[in-house]
Amino acid sequence: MDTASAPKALRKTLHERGLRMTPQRQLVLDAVRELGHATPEQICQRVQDTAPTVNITTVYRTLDLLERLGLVRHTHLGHGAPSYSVHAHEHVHLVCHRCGRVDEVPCELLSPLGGTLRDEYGFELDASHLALSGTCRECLSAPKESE
Amino acid sequence: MDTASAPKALRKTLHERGLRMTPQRQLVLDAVRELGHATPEQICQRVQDTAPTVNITTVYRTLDLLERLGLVRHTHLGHGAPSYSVHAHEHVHLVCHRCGRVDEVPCELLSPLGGTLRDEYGFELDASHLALSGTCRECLSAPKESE
DNA sequence: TTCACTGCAAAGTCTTTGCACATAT
DNA sequence: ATATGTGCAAAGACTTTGCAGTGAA
Repeated sequence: MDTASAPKALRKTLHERGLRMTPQRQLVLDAVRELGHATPEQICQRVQDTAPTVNITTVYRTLDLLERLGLVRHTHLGHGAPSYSVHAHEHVHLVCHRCGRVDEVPCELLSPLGGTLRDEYGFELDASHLALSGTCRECLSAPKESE
Repeated sequence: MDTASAPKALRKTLHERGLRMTPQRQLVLDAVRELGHATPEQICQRVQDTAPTVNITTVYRTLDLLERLGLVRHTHLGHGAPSYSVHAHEHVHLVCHRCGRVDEVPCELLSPLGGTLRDEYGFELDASHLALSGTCRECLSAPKESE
């Protein structure tokens, strides 16, 4: 149903730019799709479930490539590694800085803000790159556990 | 005019918790205030203008401490190092992913969004921790320079 | 005097680079 | 056949940790 998920789609996109289709590239893209949003390390582990010899270097390089091709995107959710997700699935991340949980909400929530920023500051907001930090429902209702 | 900027304020805050006042701590806090938002490395260089022997390790430790004391905050603006700023100065960062420029806008812009997130998702948005990514006015009007 | 704090060096993450071999076309 | 892509190892950027000596109270 989704052309982008057909195996041949990636091959085509690559060939249009004189690039080569490899198992590693398909596996990395599949892993990103399956994991929703994940760090390079998590993606690498997922890929290694199928192909244990794939190196994390290749994962980094492939993620860069897929991002340049517009197939995936990354966001910096917090301290550590960035999180990659498929580009087609537009969403905004809600990151709880208490428990680390990540939720997703539709981008449309940002439309009013995007309009204001464009009109008043000339800034074109890219909602799909966005992480909003705060406290999630569970942590708000839970007693503050420590420091 | 601002009690927090009086030298004695930091000493008091520290003493209340059994911590000690040191020149390094005052210098780091001053540097964060002066620089607005800056990476640990930039803060370290600023401190070293005055006290060249201060080590970057101390800067990292002091920034952690000041953050725990609620005096500074950090945000992840992009790939590299985080950016620290004084907590009192609440603002939202607009990060241009084309040229890397960082602007600040008042947090109140996020009030409507914050209300929606709270009402519909139970998520308490922390606006002061926030970086919005997009394209700035200059880059929008400039011709796309390369790839 | 005492214990928090600092500087230095070393180790720890996360990511990139260089290079020879493998492989898609 | 050929040049892109990969794996491995080493280096790079950013940050943390261990420890002995320094200095605030």
